[in-house]
Parts: sequence; structure tokens; C-alpha cells
Amino acid sequence: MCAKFSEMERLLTNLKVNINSKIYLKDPQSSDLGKRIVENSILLIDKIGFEQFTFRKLSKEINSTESSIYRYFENKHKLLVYLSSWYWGWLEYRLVFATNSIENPEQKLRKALEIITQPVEQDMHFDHINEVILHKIVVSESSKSFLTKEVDQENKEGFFSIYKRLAYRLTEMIEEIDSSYSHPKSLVSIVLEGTLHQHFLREHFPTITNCNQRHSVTEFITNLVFNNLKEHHGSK
Amino acid sequence: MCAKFSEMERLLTNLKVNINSKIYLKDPQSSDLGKRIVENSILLIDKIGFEQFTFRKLSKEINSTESSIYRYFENKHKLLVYLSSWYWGWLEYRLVFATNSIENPEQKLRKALEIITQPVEQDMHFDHINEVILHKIVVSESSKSFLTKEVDQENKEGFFSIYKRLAYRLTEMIEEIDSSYSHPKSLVSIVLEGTLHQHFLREHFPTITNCNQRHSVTEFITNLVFNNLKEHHGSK
DNA sequence: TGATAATGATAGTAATACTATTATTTTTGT
DNA sequence: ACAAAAATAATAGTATTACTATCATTATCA
Repeated sequence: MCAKFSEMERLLTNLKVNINSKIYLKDPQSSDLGKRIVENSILLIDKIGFEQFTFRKLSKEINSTESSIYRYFENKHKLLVYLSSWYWGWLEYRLVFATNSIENPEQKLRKALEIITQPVEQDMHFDHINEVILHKIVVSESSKSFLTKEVDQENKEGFFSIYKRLAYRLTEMIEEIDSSYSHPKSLVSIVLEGTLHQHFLREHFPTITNCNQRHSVTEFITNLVFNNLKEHHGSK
Repeated sequence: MCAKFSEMERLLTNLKVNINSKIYLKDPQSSDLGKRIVENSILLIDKIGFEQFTFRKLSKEINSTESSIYRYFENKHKLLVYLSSWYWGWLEYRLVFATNSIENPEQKLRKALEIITQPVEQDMHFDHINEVILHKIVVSESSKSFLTKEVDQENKEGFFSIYKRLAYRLTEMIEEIDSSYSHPKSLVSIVLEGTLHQHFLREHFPTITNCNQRHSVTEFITNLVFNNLKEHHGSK
């Protein structure tokens, strides 16, 4: 058991979210500077917003230079795609880890929805990434990573494959519970995007959401999903 | 009846979507140049995307100057807020017009969801606005109008009040059908945002949506909503 | 017709979004 | 331990962006 624990530890401390290498010029996970770029870009984007964020400002934060940052990312758009991908990759890993051993399809989906919708907590296995703040960025900025004129080209190049893979996984879970439901893919995509949106509304437009201190996003989304599926047996 | 018709005509041809005057410096609906700015900004944003769009480029399109455009809008962000508001105001007007006389709550909501989710058609009453292209912009760009660091300040100033009013209207319709449903506001906001998102996915990420030639967004959203509400009596 | 408002023409500025070159430091293979 | 290679820093430069300011010209309408 002790051996197993240390094996587990090794597995976990060596974790690395695998991101399409076309998104970056040089893998930021491969060097100290790269990690500082990622770490501090999260903090700075959260602080001043993506529009005001520049490589020049970031370079000052990390006592480096613009040109050094440009060796890792072509531009700030690619950096945002990278951060979003990292988030979804991390979420996918946690989702698979948490649902893998659950046999019951309904419980499995419930757990998956929990992982997706619950407030994010710091994950100690990635010390250069503050997942709590990254989640804030994903809520407020990540839509901008695909709402561009280049989306089709970048989609072809696989920039969004992690997100899509996560969507496929969830779609399968839904189909396993109710294969007769007509719009599993759309339900999944509205859940993924809608979850972020509800978190945003809760913070900035509380009058048009019921999600607040008393009602969690998890509760709303879980309810929404299961109200669309047959053969579910009440609340867990 | 002939008199009534011409009164109706007058009413309709004088239509003007009312937009919070804090969004603009000078009302673009008040002059020829203003209308050309709005008309051509829609076309140009659709053509090159909001990031690449500049007042300089727009000024060349309309054979005017940057400084003239700046007399109407402080910056391109405000112009986007304006265009989004116009869209939601126009939708609200059509929604009220179409649902006003419907007594049956379920039919009323069905009609409202139709208006919101159906592909947009050209409206002849506003000749300086191409509603079909405006809808494309709303799908791809309008999220950027509130995903900013200034959102709370701008919300206080009423920049998003038309959108929120539309959300309240829909929330009331839902509550009228099922007052026991626990998340009417969140359901409405996920429907409004989700509708745009499904249109986007249909165009750019067809593998994670069921909305396509065969399944309309209307069908998916209507289904989603009514599956969450009690006391509905099958399909219309 | 004369004043006023609207638009156009032109110029200027700080910041952005890069690219290029060269110098310095760090890493690494033997 | 040392040379070669790789990574980073320093510096400079460019076209474009996102404005602001000023003044000239052209409609409007009282």
C-alpha cells in the first residue's frame, strides 16, 4: 500500500497537461521562463483583462523582455488558446479520474457535472498554475479564443481538440443514460458554455440568474440535464 | 380598415429602437452619416471581424473620416454595445408584437422561443440595418461587449438594460407556466446565450452540436425549455 | 443672409504588436 | 573543465492603432 501510494504520487507529480504543439512556438512547460510566462500571464490577464494585457506589460512583471516571450507564443491570442486548453485538459483529467470507477451511468454523469460546475479549488500538482484564477479567466475571457475570424483554420489545426474531446466524453455519458434523447451533443455544449456563463452572471448580472449563495450552478445544471433525460430515478 | 392599415404603416415606418443615450456621443439614428456608420460598421465587422475592425477602415468604407466617426462613438467597444443593444431591442419589439395577443401561456412562450431562436430575416422597416448580417455579428461578437473589465460600471450606466428587460419578460412567461420551477432566470439566460452559441457551433463546430439542416436550434431550445417545465401538454 | 451645426482635412501622440540584430548568460556534452 | 550550443536579454526599429486637437469647408434653417 505504501508502494502503491508512492507510485501514485510519482504519477501525480509528473502530471503534465498535453497541449497541441501548434499553439506555441516553444513548450512553456519545458523551461523556467516558460512557466513564469504562463503563471504570470494568468495573474496579469485576471488583473487588467485580456484587452489591456500585452507582452510588454507581462515582460515587466517577470523581469524579462518582449522578445523572450515572443519565442514562446506568437501573440497573446495563442497564449489565451493555450491557457484555455490547459484548463479544459486539466478538467478532463480530473473528470476521468473521478468518474472512471463509477459503474452506475447516472451517478457517473452526476459526478462529471459536479466536476464541471463546482467552484474550482487549487490543485497542488501544478505549482506554476493558479487554477482558481485560471478559472476566472476561462469564465471571462475564454470565449474570445474561438470567437475570431481564424476559428475554422485553427479548429482544423486542432487548437480546440481537448475541448471537443471533453464534449464527446460527456455526450457518451448522456447517451448511455438515455439513448433516445434527441440532442445530446447540443445539451453538452450548452452545459459547458452555460456553466461558464452562469458563473459570469452570478458575479456581474445577478438579476438574470438564480445562481447565488443559496443556489449553486451545480444544482441548476444538474437539474437542467436530468430533466431532459428519461429513466433517471430522482435525486441521488 | 384602410385607415387602420395606414395608421399601422405609419407606426411601423416610424419605428426606432430606443437605445440608452450613454452608449453614444451623438445619436446615429439622427443623421445620414450616423446611419451610414451603423450600416457599414455591421458589414465591415462581419467581413473582417471585430478585432481587425477600426474606425479608420470604416471611415474609408463610407468616404468619411475617423474624426467624424469619433463624434458618434467614443470607441469601437461602444459601437459594439450599440449594435448589440439594437439587436436585442429589435428582437424584443418583434417578440412583444408577436406574443402580445396570445392568451395561452404555453403557446405564448413557444412563440417567444421561436422568435428568439429562428434564423433572422430582413426587416424592411429599418433600411439602414441589415438584420441578417447583424445577427451574424451578434452570434460571433456580442459576447465581447460584456466580457470586459468595465462591465460592472457599464451595467450600472444601463448599457445592458434592453437585454435584461428581455430576460425579465421571458422569465415571467416561464413563471406563468410553472411557478414551481426553481431556476427560471437561469433557464432564460442559458437559453438566450445558448441560442447564439448553438448558431455558432452549427457554423464552426458541427461535431459538438445536433443543430444542423435537419434539427433546428428552435427545436432543441423549445424542447430543452419544456422538458424543464411542468403542466405542459405535449407538442403544439 | 448670417449664424450655427455638421462634417472633412490634416496633423500629431503614445501605445501596440510586432521583427531584427547583437550581446550575454546558461546549459550541456565530452 | 571547457568549448559549443542554446536560451535569454538588450536594444532598436516599423507600421498600425487608438485616439486628440485644430482649423477649414459645407450644409441647415431661422
